[in-house]
Amino acid sequence: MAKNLLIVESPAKARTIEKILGADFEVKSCYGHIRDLEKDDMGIDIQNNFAPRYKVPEEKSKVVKELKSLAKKADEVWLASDEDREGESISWHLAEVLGLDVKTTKRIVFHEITKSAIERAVKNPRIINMDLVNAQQARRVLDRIVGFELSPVLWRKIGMQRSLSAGRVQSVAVRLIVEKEREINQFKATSSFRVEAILTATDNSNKTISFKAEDGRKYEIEGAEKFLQSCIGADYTVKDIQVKSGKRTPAAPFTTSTLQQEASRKLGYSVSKTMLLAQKLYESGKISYMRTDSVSLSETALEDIKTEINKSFGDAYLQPRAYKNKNESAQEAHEAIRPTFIQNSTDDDADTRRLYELIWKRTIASQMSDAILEKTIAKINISTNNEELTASGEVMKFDGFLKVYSESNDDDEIDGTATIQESRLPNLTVGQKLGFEEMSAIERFTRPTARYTEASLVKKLEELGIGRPSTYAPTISTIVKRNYVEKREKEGTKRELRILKLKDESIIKITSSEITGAEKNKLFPTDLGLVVTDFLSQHFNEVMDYSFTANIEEEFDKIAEGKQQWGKMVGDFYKPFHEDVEHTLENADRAKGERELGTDPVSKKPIIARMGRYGPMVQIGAQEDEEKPKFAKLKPQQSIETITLEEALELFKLPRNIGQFEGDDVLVNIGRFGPYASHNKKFYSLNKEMDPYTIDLEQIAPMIAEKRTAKDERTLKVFEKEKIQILKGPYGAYIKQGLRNFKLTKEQQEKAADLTIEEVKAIIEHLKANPPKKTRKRKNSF
DNA sequence: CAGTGAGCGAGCTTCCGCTTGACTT
Repeated sequence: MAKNLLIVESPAKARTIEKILGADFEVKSCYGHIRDLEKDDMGIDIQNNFAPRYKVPEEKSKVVKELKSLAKKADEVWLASDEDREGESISWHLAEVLGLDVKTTKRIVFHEITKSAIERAVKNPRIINMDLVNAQQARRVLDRIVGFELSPVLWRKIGMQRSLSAGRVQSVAVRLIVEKEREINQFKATSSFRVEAILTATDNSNKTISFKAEDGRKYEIEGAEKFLQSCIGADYTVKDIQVKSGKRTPAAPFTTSTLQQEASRKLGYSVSKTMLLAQKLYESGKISYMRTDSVSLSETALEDIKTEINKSFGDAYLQPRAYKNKNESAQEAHEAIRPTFIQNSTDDDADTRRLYELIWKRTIASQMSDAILEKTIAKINISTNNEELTASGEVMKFDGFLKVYSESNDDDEIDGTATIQESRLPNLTVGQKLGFEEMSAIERFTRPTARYTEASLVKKLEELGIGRPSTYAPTISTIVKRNYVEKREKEGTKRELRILKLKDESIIKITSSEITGAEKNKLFPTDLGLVVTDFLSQHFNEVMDYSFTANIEEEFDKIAEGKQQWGKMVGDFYKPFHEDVEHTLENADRAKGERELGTDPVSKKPIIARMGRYGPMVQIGAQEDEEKPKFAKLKPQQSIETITLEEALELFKLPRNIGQFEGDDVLVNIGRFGPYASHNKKFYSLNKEMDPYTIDLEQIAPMIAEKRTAKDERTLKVFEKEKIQILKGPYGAYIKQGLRNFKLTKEQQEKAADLTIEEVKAIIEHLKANPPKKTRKRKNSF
């Protein structure tokens, strides 16, 4: 039996550390936090200086029980949770629950899982830092108060759906997406003309090479035409050549946030997919810990990388660098994300391997030399006016780190390549006369700011200091699950653009077109997200402020330094906040996001768009009118904010009677589950490509006939009076009563079609009395 | 499966941060 029990947070870490420490230590993991606030009454005694009431949650009881019995047997218990606010708190909870003396229990910390770091840690134990623990308690209690007081306000004042929620992190994340959308909606594109010429030069081997030159100015169409005119018949001569050298520097090793961004840009992975694959790599020992905000690498890792670079690329490519975190909110309890052994490659599935290779390349590149570039800028004289053109080329002199890796921009398309765009100019000399092919003035439009992707939202949140590496992916899941935000695509629209072209001494005008505003995998706010955000911003200004988290983090820091009482800090926040909550509950109207669109040309009544009980809708006339108002649901991609009067009128064209099939009317409408046709008291969902507003009988009749037979085949037996059916589904025959389904046993399935109503009723009664085990609700994981 | 658009007020929902397994349809 080992004399010492050492507890860490992660089981993968526990395995590694146990090997390092040997037989004197048994190393166990507590799997993160072991206690949390009770749910009843917020788990906080507000009158008593916000005293928290903690309990061990059900799912943690097993691990706590095991740790308790091991702790009892051990001579000494060592607490080795992460060195940050949450980690310190985990150690304190462990001490409390395991009955250890907080004042004497050995607390050790290390930032990297290496032999030297861990042995050093064991030689230098300290005790639990209660100031840091109190900072965590303040954080936890404040988050609980904000979440559990705001959410019920939404239930009362918005309603709509159950499980509306608000919180310090999620509500601000939604607000970012809402404001981005509004900025884009309000954006008006302007256009200007840019001139570019295609010129030619003859190189050493007497080959003619064409290249591009620009004048760098923006013109209105008249100005552009005038300029092109002034160039008719001109000679072009090289006036000046400048050669500048430049360099590129590699990016820092990955943190959680930068890994998510690069995997999104280069590999097209969602944030949750990246984390799932990274977890796999971590658990199999291939990479260091994947939830980190640190960019630093351990000494042993640096040595490893150095050797690898020397071996694979040579000494000229090596440039050891130490990276510093720019992010103030970083707590740096871990290393950057890096391969555990740089020599290793992986044999995982393709997706996992690509992520590993990305991490490998980024890590290696971070310790490699700068890339040296040479930029050539040629000024070109135009003989017929006083203007000049500029041609530039960029050539790589030494590739350095670019040999393995180059970081992508948010504007880059997904490709996964790691090169820079070289653009070569032919060899030019001052005074050289150049050939002329053509000159164009092309209309270019300004573009609105880009919508957030999952990864660029994470980047923004990190910049604002909101959320932590372990919560970025779950936060996105939450705001999508709450139906505040959706990840989707948007079709672009076609737009015309004008081109003036000077060729063969004359100017021609061409009209071309481009697709603009097309989006893929971007985050859009839903109408619910808009209404909730407006409501919260209006009534809870402070919490919704982008700097709220940063402000309270300063207070938490004061608590951690022992300069502030945590109960007082929470109290200072709570008093005005709770007054706002009370005031809002008492005075605020139900938020509907109402917007007037105009007047109905037929009834002359106003048309409004608003949030209804069942989602966004348009309405003709008011509730108080004698005649009942008319209602119609918005289409999935329409929004209260942007729907036009025309589009709204279009929505009232349903339901449509499109004629008779086999003697019965066919009605087309949009229902709870999308567009459908009804015929002879039966309902048929329309196929995706069928538009309920334009589809005619000829297109729909064959579908009805086909789906009708499919439905018949699926139905084994119908008890009309009892409203019970026996149906055949993908998992075999089952009973359907109203909205509820009842599973049959194998023997029952075999004679499903012959079951009598008595037998069926007995089965239902039996299943109601003995419901099958329900699958556990999945938590907010990936 | 395919209605509804308001108000009764039963009984329900909810936060952020740490961590990984164990579910069957």
